[in-house]
Amino acid sequence: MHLKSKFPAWKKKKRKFRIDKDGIKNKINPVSQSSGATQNGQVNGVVRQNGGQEPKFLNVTAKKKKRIKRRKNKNKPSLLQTEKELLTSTVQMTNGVLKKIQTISLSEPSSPSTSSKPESPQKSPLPRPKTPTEPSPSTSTPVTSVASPSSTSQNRNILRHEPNFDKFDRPQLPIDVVEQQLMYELASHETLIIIGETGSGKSTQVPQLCVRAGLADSGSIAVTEPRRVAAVSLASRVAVEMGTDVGGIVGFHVRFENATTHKTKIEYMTDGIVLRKALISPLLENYSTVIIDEAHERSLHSDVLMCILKKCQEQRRKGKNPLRLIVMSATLQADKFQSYFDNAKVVLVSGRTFPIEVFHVNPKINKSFSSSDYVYNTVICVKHVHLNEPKGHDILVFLTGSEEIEAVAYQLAELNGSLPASADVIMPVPLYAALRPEKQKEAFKKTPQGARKVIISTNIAETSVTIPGVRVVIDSGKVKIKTFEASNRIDVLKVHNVSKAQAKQRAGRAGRDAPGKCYRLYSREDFQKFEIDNMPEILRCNLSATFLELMKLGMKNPHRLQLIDPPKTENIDAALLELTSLGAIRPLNSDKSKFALTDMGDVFCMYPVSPDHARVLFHAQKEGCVMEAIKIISAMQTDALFSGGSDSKNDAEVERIRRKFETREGDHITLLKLVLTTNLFFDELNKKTEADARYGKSNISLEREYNLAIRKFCNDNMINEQHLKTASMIEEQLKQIAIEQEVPFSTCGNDFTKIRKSLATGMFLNSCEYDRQEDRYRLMINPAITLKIHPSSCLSRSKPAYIVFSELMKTNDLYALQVTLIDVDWVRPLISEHKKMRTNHLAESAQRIQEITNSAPKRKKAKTE
DNA sequence: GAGCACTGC
Repeated sequence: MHLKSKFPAWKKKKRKFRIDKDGIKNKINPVSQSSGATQNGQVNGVVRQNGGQEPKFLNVTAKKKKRIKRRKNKNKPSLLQTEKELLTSTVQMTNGVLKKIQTISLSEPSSPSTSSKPESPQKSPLPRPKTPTEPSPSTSTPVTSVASPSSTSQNRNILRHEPNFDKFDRPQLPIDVVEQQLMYELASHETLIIIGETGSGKSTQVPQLCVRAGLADSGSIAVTEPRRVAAVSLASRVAVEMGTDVGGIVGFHVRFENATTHKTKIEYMTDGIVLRKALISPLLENYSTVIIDEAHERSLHSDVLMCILKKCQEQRRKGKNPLRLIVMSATLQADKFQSYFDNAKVVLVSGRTFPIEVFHVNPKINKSFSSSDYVYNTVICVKHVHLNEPKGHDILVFLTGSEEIEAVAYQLAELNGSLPASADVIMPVPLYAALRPEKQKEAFKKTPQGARKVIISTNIAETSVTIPGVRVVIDSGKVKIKTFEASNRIDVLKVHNVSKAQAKQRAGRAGRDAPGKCYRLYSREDFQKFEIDNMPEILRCNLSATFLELMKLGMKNPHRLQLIDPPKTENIDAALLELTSLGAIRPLNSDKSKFALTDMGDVFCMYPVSPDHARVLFHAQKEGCVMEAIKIISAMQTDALFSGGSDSKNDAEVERIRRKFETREGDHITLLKLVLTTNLFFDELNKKTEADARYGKSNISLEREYNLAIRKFCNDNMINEQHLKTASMIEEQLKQIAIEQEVPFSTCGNDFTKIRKSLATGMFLNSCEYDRQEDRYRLMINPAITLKIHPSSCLSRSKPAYIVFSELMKTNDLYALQVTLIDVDWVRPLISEHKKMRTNHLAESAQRIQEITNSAPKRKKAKTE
């Protein structure tokens, strides 16, 4: 079997959000549509009115135009009418309170590259690590040199993740103040909770303190991060501080990239990786200390990890190698963590951000603002800020989704026509995950002279990326959140109010470089009504995959799991029913409230996919279409492979390209066709590149041509390059696991029935029957639920009698995403079996709820399995 | 006729 990656390591692209200091272009962002306005606003110096102008729709597709127009009409009165009102009512608007964030008595916090501060006086009894005096080899030259395809990726990774500053000269950090106390506490407590705001230096310094406290002598220090970028960048930062290379004493391990060696003492990892490691070695004996960073984010993985580690600590206490646990969090909900970890010691570290002035907009007082339309309010507020704040202060706006963002971007670009001649040009820059990477990069480019950048973003800019130069934040107070309706197995995507912590986080984005301002498009009274913290992910997601992993770790009764926020009983039961129906677990005969993993469930655990997807892979083995199933399942793990390059194409073209891969059988087979076409393309390209290399073409031009060819292919076929790459790497990962599981690589050729049968068997809970009268589909396991095929599906028009889908999403309607045509006979027996199981299950859950209610006062005593 | 954000051996 040929298993070479379609994306060899030497062809890996640079990380998405690396800010390239040399890549400054003074060209105005084409998306902003403001180049015309620049001329009119600056060169002519004439203030244009909207009235006589035809609205400009550059780079906006016809559909978007319609939507934007609709939105525009809704947003009356017009901007021009309200402008004066807004300006005269500024005092009313700024009825917020100046919020002083503690400033540490330090010189201006500077980025390491510009810092000239001498090293802080040594207070620690232990020596500080040496300061490297040599600039790192990669700093002056970004990675442009090309290794041969056969060279290992390890070296390149190290180079790639070297930070771009000349030499290490760490500025003083707030955490230095409590260094001695921390050293003492580390030595005397098994579990430690460190509360520190952004900029305290805890993520980089605490692991080093652990090493200096001798904790690394009995095993490595694991640091878990919720995001891959964080793990990678923290590792390279700490490596520099310790005067070593990434992969030496300091390393990182994220999915697809492991930069650790036997020498590694500090390992930055994503929390998911640590969970996976725990599945293989439940006591995590390689680690003396586990540090959970960003615990306040309450990601599913970190919550589960805390639960596992607590158990692990108990077990290892008995042996000679106790496990030390450090939980690091930003919010002041310390007591919650403290009581969870049996009254663990809490150390507070002050943060270091610049002061941020917070203003609340009150539509009741200020009539310029709409009481409900936050999109309209955003435009009004940007205009106000633009006319009143000093030039050069960029604005970051938080909205909920791409449609709103594009609408505001359009309106802001149009606003340029009505600005006074003296004003700078507003340069709107949309930013959301579904945007193509090239477009995303616009947000990080330097703002041109005579313009003000307004980045209009989803919550991607809240934690995942940091944009330099932002001095003003405008917070709509809204966020789109996906919750899981366990009773019906539906994902619900809805706009919610942000939490107080989230509002604070958003405001903080204005104070990264200098003192900032935050305008909140909601009143103080509304703010007081917001939740304190974000809802933990574990309370709003499908628990089946998590439970399967925990069962692998030996958990038998999920109802007795000691999680920091236990999920609702019905959510737990729904996950147990799902796993039972999929054949992954079975109730124990001795005690029906306990479950055990089946052999099939044990296999499911090995694959990093959801249990139903794992079941598809499992059945593909019986059907003889393992290769195809792996390709489809891998493609299904990324969102929207078809999402690239649509901006420059018109609707007809988009439609034509989509049709090219469409099949009668549905979206999964469409995905397969796409992947197969891609494979062919890469085979050809690799052959050509190898041939070119033999004829002595330089590596640099080889790489350039290679990347150009990929880009063209993706653009021509409307494929998202990044997602394609991810899918390809997941494919390799799944193949590797299949090899380890000794699964024979069967293929079904053009017999797509086999693959459809596997999909139906794996995801039978998602099968539907068409109801001609209602013109909707009925979910076969629960016919009361009716739904539509999402318009993005190639079956949305043909409406076959029976289908199976990947995901059910409730937005404005209930939509089935990724749909395949099936034969009802494939799923009918499975469904009747499931119904029987559900009846029994319901009876049992009712009984269990009764038991819990009866024993409510004693419940605290209940121990974990 | 429509699209929050992350993430996993």
